[in-house]
Amino acid sequence: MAEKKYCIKTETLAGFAKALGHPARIAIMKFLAKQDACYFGDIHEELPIAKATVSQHLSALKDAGLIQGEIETPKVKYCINRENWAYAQQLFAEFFNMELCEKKEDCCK
Amino acid sequence: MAEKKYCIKTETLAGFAKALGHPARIAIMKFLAKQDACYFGDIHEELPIAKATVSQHLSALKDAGLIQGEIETPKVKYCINRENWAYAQQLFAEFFNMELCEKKEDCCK
DNA sequence: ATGTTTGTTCGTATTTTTACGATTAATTAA
DNA sequence: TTAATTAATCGTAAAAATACGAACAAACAT
Repeated sequence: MAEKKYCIKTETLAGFAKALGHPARIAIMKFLAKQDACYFGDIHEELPIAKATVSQHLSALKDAGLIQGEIETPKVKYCINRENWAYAQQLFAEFFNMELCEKKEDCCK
Repeated sequence: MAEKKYCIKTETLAGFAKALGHPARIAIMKFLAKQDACYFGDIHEELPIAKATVSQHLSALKDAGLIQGEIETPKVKYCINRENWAYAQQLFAEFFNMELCEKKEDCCK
């Protein structure tokens, strides 16, 4: 399934954007960015949502490649996947730095 | 409704990310960025989806503040909302440029 | 063996998203 | 007035996202 109707870069960027398209997931990324140790419990404490829901959001971020987890019994440690983070950073930078059409004001109001 | 559980910047960034979280909407933004004239019909031609669906995606981008439309009878002209575009650009830049925890390698594998 | 801690998965409900064809509205052309 | 063009909206269906409590699994401690 998932016949690609759009170019791969577009699909990839949209995938990253989608993964970041929920405040809980943005909050998780911000939290992970500033932590050395980043256990599930700490993340859960930061967020106003149930454990199961935190787990789901972590899965979404993991599926998107933005984070990775490691079991450190009895805890689970999460952190940013720096390689994919850098790639996402680059895709967003390219996207937002593409030059807009010559006219320097909005072409419509 | 919509009691805010997260800080406003986080909510705003997530909102922009969500709006960009579909390949059709990324494609629309890319298309608008390089066009002077950007009519609904042209956008529709670019995309492999039905008119009604294009309209929905345009509404989503408009609701997020990323684009704006103007009627130019009998057509409708769309373009990027440069002010909000710049703001989104800034929020994403801040987000991706936040420094990660000291360790230069991933803290887990 | 039992219990404790930690976090995932299951089951489920609700809401939102995505998509389409058909209808409608607004304007211009004949 | 009627027809044509353009695009939004309506109605609907199917899929995905969001959220929660309960049950479960894995490892360690008692």
